[in-house]
Amino acid sequence: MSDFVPKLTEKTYDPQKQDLLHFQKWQEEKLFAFNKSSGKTIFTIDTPPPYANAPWHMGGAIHYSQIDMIARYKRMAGFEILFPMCLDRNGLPIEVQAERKYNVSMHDIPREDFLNMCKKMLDAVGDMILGVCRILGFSNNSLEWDEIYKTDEEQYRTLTQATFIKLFKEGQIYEDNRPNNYCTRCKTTIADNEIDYKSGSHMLYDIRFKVKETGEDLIISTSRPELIPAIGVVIFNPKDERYQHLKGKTVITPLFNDEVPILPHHYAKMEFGTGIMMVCAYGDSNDVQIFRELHLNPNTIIDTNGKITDKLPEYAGLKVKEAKKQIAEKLEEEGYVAEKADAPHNFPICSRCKTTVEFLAMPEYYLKQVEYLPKLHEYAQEMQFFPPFMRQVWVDWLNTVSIDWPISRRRYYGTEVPIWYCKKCNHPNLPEPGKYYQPWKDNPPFESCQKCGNSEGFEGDLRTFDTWMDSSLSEVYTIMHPHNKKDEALFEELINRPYICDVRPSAKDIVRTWLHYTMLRGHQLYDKPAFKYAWISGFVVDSKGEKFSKSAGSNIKPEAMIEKYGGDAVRFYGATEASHGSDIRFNQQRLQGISKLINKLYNIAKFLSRFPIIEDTKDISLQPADEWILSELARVVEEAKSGYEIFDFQIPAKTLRNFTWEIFASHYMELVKGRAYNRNNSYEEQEQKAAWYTLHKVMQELTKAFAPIIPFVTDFIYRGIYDKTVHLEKFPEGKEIIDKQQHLEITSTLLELNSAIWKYKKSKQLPLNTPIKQILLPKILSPLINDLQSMHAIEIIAQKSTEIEDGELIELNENESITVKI
RNA sequence: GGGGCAGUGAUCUAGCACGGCCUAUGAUGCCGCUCUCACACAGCGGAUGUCGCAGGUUCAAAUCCUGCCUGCCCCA
Repeated sequence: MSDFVPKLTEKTYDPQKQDLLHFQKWQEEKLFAFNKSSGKTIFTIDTPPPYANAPWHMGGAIHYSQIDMIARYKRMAGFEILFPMCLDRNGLPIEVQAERKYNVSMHDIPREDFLNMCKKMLDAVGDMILGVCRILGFSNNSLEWDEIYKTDEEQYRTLTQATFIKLFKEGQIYEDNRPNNYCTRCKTTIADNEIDYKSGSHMLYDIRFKVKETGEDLIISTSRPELIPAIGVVIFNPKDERYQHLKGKTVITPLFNDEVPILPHHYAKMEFGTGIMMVCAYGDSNDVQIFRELHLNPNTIIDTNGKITDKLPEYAGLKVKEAKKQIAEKLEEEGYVAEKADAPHNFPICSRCKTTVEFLAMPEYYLKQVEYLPKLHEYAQEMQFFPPFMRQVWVDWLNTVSIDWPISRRRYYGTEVPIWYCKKCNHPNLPEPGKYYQPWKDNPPFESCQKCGNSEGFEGDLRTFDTWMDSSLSEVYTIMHPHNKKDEALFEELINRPYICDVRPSAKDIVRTWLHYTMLRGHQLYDKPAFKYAWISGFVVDSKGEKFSKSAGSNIKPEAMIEKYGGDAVRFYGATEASHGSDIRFNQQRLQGISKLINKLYNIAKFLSRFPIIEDTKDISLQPADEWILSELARVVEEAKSGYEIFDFQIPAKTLRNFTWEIFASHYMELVKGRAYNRNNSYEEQEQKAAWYTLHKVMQELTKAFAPIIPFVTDFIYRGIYDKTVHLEKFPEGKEIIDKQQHLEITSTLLELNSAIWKYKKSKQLPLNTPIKQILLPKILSPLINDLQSMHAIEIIAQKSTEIEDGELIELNENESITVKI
């Protein structure tokens, strides 16, 4: 037993070679498959379906690897984990992407053809995303293409439609003809959160109006002269002394000679132009608001193609831009323009295609949300947020919600609105829930109208839903496992818990959409909060702190980083780099530095893998050094656990790294090498075995504690030494490592002593194995005397400093020093 | 314009909710030396910050208060 041949033989840990082998093993063994009969408590993770319009940048890779840490920790904490992988494949950005890729406009080609183009693109992108999931070692129940769920698959869309039909019948959904943000290029209504702002400039015209009652001229500044025929009211600020006499009077518009009321309204800014403003249907979102507030009838003159309607025969069919030009010219010719000038302006633009947004009234379906706000506020207080300050993000949003949610979109790649309208009475006929309906191409599933009984035929609704109508059901779909054939009994069991899913992981920017809408729908459908926990992360941004964007070219491919540094390194980097909730500035140099930890851990394992594994603790005699390191381990494991419990992975990452490198490797391992090898037989066998036992004990528990963060190298070590996977082990408990924590008080002195001796020898330019003739040690370290002696090659330990002739005094810290003689 | 979060050596980060033990934690990078029987993807040592700015409270402030500046996110 003197050879001590290590079980681990690779010189270094090579992620390129090992990671994929491991991943294949996990897949073959179906290590992470969901097993509803395990008897364990089920923990459900509502995986955010990655949006499959573009491959991941570093942000996606890091974000999802942290979600995987939640799953891995909870699995080791004793839960049965329902953790699907999925892809979000609905909505506008996908269409925009497909239009770009295939250089088509979706309105110009057959709908079916366009959908196929989208699917083709989605499959390619989805494959790339799944590829990254695999090389990052995600522990989803499956990462097989046919077993992950996609939000555009039949069962998913069936669910979306079924909930719509249910809510429609309950009166939660209504149709209304309200002005909405409308993108004339995408040809759809868009929600407020889909608008961006672009700064630019526009021409500001000072236009002469006439007051009907007094005949006086009134100058109004506007950038939209073409909207003069759509003016609903002219306003001035209530505090504006100049115009008090005009209150309730009427203004006559130039060219069109319409009569429009003049009213005071706080929105008019006194310092803008002349202080008089025209409010049109619709120039901007404020116009919308004022029309709504004053209950004015909008005279909309722009249609959904961004062209002037028949209401202005002279200009009908012209694009807005052209009409503006002609009207402005005519105003000038007839002397109505007092002045014109360029002025800076922020244009609302479609966040997807960057076209300027118009405000048009269109009939759309709305889902009630305003009346549920008080309940949602309650949920906001009950739900646990990690980190806690993220609660406020949602509460703030709840406080700004003032209208119901427009849910229908005039788009193609989405879940269809399942309605057929009777050709005779136009009544919306809804089918039975439970099937997937495509009214734009399917025959209606009924013969005659549900209302008038006529059978003259039906018009299918051509619209689709807002993507969030689908996404806000992911928590329900998650528990409809398996996704290709829902397990009714399992679903019943899970839906009857106090919340639909345990945890919703999400990035901070979609709290107001995804989290909000999901909570709303969870309440409407099942009368309960969708989640017990909301876990919200920051972003991964570039080195300048700006968002990664595909167009800016700042994006670094995760595949390249993983190939270079390994999946574990990327995961550990994500865990350790930022405190929970704040952004990570991606820095390759730091990733590189962190990757060294992986190899360090492997090397430690390789070293101790040469010693036999001691199963029976009866015939070993734990030495003070052993009890000390086990106590440190117990402390560190508990600290790591406290971080895992609040899903803050920076805490375990840092704690475990520090312990591994700075305490276990540098001090304990050096301390027991002599005893573990026992080359001179200066130790009892029981003492030697205690060292072996302790080395392996630390390695085992440390590997387990690290496993959720760095699954590849830990499993390589654990299988290599202990012949089984680490990932199905129970997360360590401090109490089980050592029942009473002992000798913790020696840690700082021990570290200082070792450091002082190394430094001293170094300063004398002596090798570290140079014998120390005599030394006087701090009293507190006396239990470690034997191990210290072999560690530092000490010949004689003195009892008093006076015993040492010509000794040198070395300071350990402010209060203590030692005497040494070489 | 409103709200949220933040601003600590070159980089990242701990500490800050209960002010003093902080003449500030740890890491990465950098510089120098060293192959000491797991590891040069290592070891040892070293340099670098007064905690965004300006005030205030206090015997005492990175930590409390006020104002300002900067960045990010969300909203208008």
